[in-house]
Order: sequence, then structure tokens, then C-alpha cells
Amino acid sequence: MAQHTVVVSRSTLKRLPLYLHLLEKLQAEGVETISCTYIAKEFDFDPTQVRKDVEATGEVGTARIGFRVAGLTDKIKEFLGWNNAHDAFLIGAGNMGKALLGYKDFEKYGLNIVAAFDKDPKKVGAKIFGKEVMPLSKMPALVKRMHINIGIVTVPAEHAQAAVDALIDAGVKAIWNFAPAPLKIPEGVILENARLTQSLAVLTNNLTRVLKP
Amino acid sequence: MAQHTVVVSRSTLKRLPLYLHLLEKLQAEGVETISCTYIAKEFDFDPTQVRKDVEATGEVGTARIGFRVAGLTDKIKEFLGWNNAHDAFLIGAGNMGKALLGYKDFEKYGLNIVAAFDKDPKKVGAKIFGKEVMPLSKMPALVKRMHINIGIVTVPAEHAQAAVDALIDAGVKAIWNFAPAPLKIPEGVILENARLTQSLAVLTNNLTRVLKP
DNA sequence: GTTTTATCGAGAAAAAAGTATCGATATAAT
DNA sequence: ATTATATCGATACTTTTTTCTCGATAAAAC
Repeated sequence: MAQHTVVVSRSTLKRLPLYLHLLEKLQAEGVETISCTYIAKEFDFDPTQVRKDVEATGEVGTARIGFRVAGLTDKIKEFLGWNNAHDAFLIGAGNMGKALLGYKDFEKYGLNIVAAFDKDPKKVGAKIFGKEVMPLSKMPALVKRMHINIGIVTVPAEHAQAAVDALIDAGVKAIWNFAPAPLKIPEGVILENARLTQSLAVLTNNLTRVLKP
Repeated sequence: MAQHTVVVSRSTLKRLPLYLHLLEKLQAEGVETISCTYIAKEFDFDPTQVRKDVEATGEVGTARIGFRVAGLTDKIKEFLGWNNAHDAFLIGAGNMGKALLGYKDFEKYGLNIVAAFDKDPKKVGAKIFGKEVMPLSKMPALVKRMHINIGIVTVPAEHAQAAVDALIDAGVKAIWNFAPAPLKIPEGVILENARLTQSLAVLTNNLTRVLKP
């Protein structure tokens, strides 16, 4: 099958999961086809924008009908790499780490957190939502043996760079970072920041403006 | 004092917290002035972009020197509304809810989670990180009495719209949504989605492209 | 069977975001 | 004192992203 190695904008990539959620809801309701116009209305986007986003996945529609819900769902999942799970290690079994370990839906999004690591001996040995917490020293060997590609970083900001360095040294190809620290990574490694503070900044700025007399 | 009611792009708003983290690190190290060139290098951004972002906060620099670290810190905080705390209620005391309740740094970011609410009677009554979990039925009256402006939604997707409706009915002005559901809100209310799946989508898409032979 | 309508897909236009250029200026070096 | 340099701030330019327009097409309405 022809794979779609199209490079698209971050914005498009971030809209696709939204469409996917909607499509899965519709599929559960037995809806078979869907138009970009409909999707656009649901999110208050421009229909053309939705059409272009969908185009990136390689799915083609039919005039007057739209797209098959099942077909589009598959194409989006494939495009995002969510059709088969990537194994991941998590570093830092604090609150955020625990929350992620307990997030069952990740398997739907192509992510399988295999184990957690922490440098605090008090946290080591426990099981969090069925996943073992191991000492950080064991991480490198396990990354190599299990061919882990993704490292999730949920340590405090001051330890983030060290955690990332260790993960990359061990052979991890992508970092999902939750620490509020600017990280340096070598060429070829993927860094994605999931920083709540950025989202919060947008919220509080808007709110201050709205509340201002 | 002249307030800055400048409307800036989402992108700018999301970069400002990054600068702020860096500035606070520098301030702790005793650095007094900083140039946009330096900030840009740290994040691999364009210096002009940093200068424009900074301009939005209203801080002015001096040629050849740059900006005072302390002054810029204050201006960014003020611009983001992080200089005085907004009280917030959290709905949904699941894993993500707990993680947020335990996140101490929020006070630095102008957010004070006052209490949590859950419809599950088993969760009600407990204290999570010192914050009480109350029945959802008590929420509306408390929002009004305490003049709560922000509602944080960490319920499962299928209950998200109901939670949001209840919060807005009660008088909340801004919603910080963690549920993977498309939410409808009335004019004038602020909705900010903090969806991990969007960030994950960018990561897994990039990773599949990198791993592809 | 013809007309109407909703939709796609492609390309053009508009808007937004990011990048480069350049004069002005404040410090440091000579 | 003069020259060199780093930086700001304003403006111009470029690129990217979003939105608009329009012909083609498939179903529905008449």
C-alpha cells in the first residue's frame, strides 16, 4: 500500500486527533459518511481547512457525499502512527507521571507505557496501575533490550536535561517532555513538549483581558 | 499604570512562558540584563521573533544592553495574568485531576485550585493534597459565593459537556479542558483545551516518519 | 429527464506569522 | 576621542497558513 510520507504543519497534526474523536463517536452511532462541512461546523473551523487536513492523510472523498467514516478513521490513525502501538518508558513517577501511567486511552493513541523509572529509592519497587517502577540505573539496558523508541519525561525541571540525556544515550528516538525546562537534544531526535503552562498562559491572558474593565 | 491590552497571537502567548522560565533561572543566577539574541539562541528561535514577543508585553529595552531581567519577568507575568492568582475549581478527581491538584507550581502561574468536585460518592469527602473533594451538587453555589472564574475539567469525555454547562451556568468565565471532547460554549466564555493527544499526535507522526525506511 | 443542491478538489487570494534589513544608540575597545 | 560592536526598534519582505472562489460531480427533488 502506498504510504503517505507527506509532511504537514503542526496545526494540521493537532487538528487531526480532534476529527478522529468525532469520527469515533459517529462510528459508534452508526453514521457511515461525513462531510468536511459537518466536521468544520462541529469545531467552528473553515470547511476548506478541514478538507486540506483530510487531504494530507490520503483519504479521498466523493462529491455530494463526503468521506466514509470508517475509511477516514483508518487513514487518520495510520497517518498519526496510531494504528500500532509504540512502546515507551516514563521517567519520573511523581503526580504527573502517575496520571499518565493511569491513562488507559493511550493505547488508542498508539502509546504503550511499558514501565516507569525513578531515582528515588522510596518510589522504586512499587507498581502504579500495574506498571513497575524501577531504578533509573536499569533504564539504559532495558531501552536497548526492548528497543524502546519513546521516552516520557515527567521529572522536575532541574532534572529534565539529565533524564533526556540518559534516554537519548540509551537509544531513545523521541522525547515527550512535561518538564518546564528548555531542553537541548541532538540532531535526529524528536522532542515534543507537552507543557501545561503554555496552555494556561493562553487561558489566563485571555481571562485577564476579558475581566479588565 | 498603563495596562497592556494588546491582543497577540496564540504562538506568542505560548512562547512567553518559555522565556519566563529562562528569566527566572537567570535571575536566580544573578544575571541582571538579557538580550533577545541570547533568549533566541537558548530556544533556537529567531531573535526578531523574540523581540516582537517581548514588545507585546510593553517592556522596552536599551540598545547594546538588552532588557533588565527583573523588569521583563514582571512584564511577562503581568501580561499573562500571572502576577495575582485566579481561583479555580476542578471537576473530576480522577488521575489527571489528582495530578493537577498536586502540582505545586501552579501558584507561580497565577492559578490557585481551591477545591475539587466529583459525582462519584466514593471520591467525595477525601482530601487530595490538602484540597477537599466535594459533591458536584455543591459546585454552583460555591462558584457564586467565592466568585470563581476558572473551571478545570478533568472528567471523562462523555461527561465533559455536562460539566462545562454546569460550570458556565454557575458563572465561571473560563474553562480549562482536559477531556478529549469537542465542547460547545456560549459567546463570551473562554475555552482553552489542554489536550495531551494533540501533542502526542505530533510526536507519533514525526516518529513514524523518522522510523520509516 | 431536467434542475437543484451539497460536496469535493484545485487553485487563487488574503491574512497571519516569521525573518531579514537597516538606522539609531549605548557600551567597550583601541 | 575615535572606532568597532552588540543590540534595539521600526519597517520591509518572505513564507506559511487560512480562507475564498469556482468548476466538476453525485445524489435528491421536481
